Amino acid sequence: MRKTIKDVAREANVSIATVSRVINGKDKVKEETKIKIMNAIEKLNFIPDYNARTMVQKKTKMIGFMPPELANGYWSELSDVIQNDLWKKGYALLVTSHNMEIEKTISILDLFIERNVDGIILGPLTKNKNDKMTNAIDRLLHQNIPIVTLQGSSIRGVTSVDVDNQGGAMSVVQYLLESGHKQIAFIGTVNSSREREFGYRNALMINHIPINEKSIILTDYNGDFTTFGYKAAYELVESKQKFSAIFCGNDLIAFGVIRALKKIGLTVPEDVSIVGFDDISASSLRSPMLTTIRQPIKEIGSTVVDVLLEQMESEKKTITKKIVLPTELVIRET
Amino acid sequence: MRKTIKDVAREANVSIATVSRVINGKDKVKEETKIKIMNAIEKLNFIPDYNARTMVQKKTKMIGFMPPELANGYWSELSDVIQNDLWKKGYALLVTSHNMEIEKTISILDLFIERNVDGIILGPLTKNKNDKMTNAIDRLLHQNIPIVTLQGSSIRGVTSVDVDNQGGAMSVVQYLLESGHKQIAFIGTVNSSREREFGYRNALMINHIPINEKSIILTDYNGDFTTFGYKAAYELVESKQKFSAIFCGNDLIAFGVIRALKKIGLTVPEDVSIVGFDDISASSLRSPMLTTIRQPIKEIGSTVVDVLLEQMESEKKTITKKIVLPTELVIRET
DNA sequence: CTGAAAGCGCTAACAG
DNA sequence: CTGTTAGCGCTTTCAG
Repeated sequence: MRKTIKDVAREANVSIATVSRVINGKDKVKEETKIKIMNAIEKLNFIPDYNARTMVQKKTKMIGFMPPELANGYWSELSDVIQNDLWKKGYALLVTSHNMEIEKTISILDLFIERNVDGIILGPLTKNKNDKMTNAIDRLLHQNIPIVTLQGSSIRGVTSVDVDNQGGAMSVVQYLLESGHKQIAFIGTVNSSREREFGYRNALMINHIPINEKSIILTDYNGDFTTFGYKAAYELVESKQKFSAIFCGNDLIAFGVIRALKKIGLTVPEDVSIVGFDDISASSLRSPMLTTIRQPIKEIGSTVVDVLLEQMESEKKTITKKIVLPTELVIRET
Repeated sequence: MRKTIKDVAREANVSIATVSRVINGKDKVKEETKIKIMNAIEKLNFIPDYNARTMVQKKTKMIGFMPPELANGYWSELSDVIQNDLWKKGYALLVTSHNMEIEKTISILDLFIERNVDGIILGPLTKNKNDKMTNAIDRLLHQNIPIVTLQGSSIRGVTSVDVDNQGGAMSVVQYLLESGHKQIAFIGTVNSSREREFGYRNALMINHIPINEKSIILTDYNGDFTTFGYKAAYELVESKQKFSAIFCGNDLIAFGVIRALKKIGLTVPEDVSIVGFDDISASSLRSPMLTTIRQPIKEIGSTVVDVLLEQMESEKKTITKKIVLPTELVIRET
């Protein structure tokens, strides 16, 4: 069915080696035979088999990418950036999200090895690593494929790229304090936004403001953040805690909080100020436009790609780096 | 570096054929030798090279997916569904978005051939196909790889899956009419939402309502829909057209329209009703929650996958189908 | 049940 | 400049 280099060689009356030469444009080939071959290629609609080439060259020009999910502003935007940057460098992307399923995560990791990817970009892993997972990671490390992790899915000895969650959180609190807020609540998650919680605590501490543990609501759930935010806001209000501002661990939580507040009869930002984290596109698309911490997604993506390629080039001594990108407070309506 | 079947064979004192047998679990192997081999595999952290297998088996178990972009609710959600469904069936996904660039589109199409994917899922292509593009498509068709297209990126002879854009649009207009609206404007795009415009026109026609061409604003632009919506709403108001409802070609446009209206001093839905199309997640995340037409993304994804696999199985006679999925009017606040 | 050997499509020396 | 040939890692007859 598929045409091979052999078919082309026969058609053009040359050897397969010569065909290979013109395909790759490396060695010199007489102009005349070159044209003959090009014509044959055209005629047969021939396109070389990359996998076959791979067998001898040991480079698949494929990168494996495992985000936790795709159907979410942050990860899809990041995927787009990564995919584009990688494409420009001549790499194709094998994308599979693990959806927080441990079995799937393991299979994906093995998939990347099976498929011989040249490099791997890993999103955060599920927290509860069991033995099988540890083994899978070991297996991966053994192959010694360059890896870069995102968002603190820290695997020992692997380079990571992340934003300054703690610093960003501190700047939020600092800003709220300077805006005159005395009681600032925090609604976040134990998993991804833990460092944001730390930043919240640190900022209060630095400003000598006592931390009211009752105005901190956390979840270890990882699914529907908006619903969590909604419930948490209710909880906060019903527990009679005083607060004039709520710092939310991410934008989706903030949306839920805003909706709950509205239902309760509190207006944003008149009665309560809300600040999120991430600046996903929905935050500025609708009103009130959310005040939030912007993650420099483009930069994160490019950095990941750069670091990975760099690591792939240097081949051996991969120094384990931890790269932290700055965030930016985007003050909008809430 | 990488361990091969040979290493395992040596370690276990058997031939590579036998190793291959236990890897694939097809032929019978004596329990004893099987265990020997399994141990060797474990010890060496061996994982078979899928590409090598591919060479002989002619099946890569890889599917190529080319959405126009990833950083957008609709496509990222769809990607997630497709990726998951395919994963369950044992396929990996090669994802590359073309970002409406014609050169990139061509390269991606060729990439899919080079990489020997078993099947292809295509999102809408750019409208302005030049000769090179036509050639690329021809080349693709020649390889006779099963293909399914999404959202009317119709290539002659290729099965497509789409939602009932026209029907959905008609139901919107019908609903607005029944709600008492007399003047309904339309703001949409020439590309993807053309059929929605047709639906809009048809519905008015059926109800014997004259169409005011001045209250139809279209763009052939494909980038920032929200900004387009914003500008279009201004244009509409400034042109002094009368309208009490605006049907927008997609949700992003609707967001822009709502923002503009707010700026102008018109309230939604009191002064003007707004209806979108797509029901991307941002539509229900923020208030006012948009009234819109829901695209059954999960179903679209599953259908595409099913149809593609079915086509891959039946191998030869691929009957060209056009599958149209129903939409659903979701009445919310606007 | 197991081994030897051919070959998948292509690249990369090595000779001419 | 061009042809011959030896693999790449694996599966699959074909013999034992």
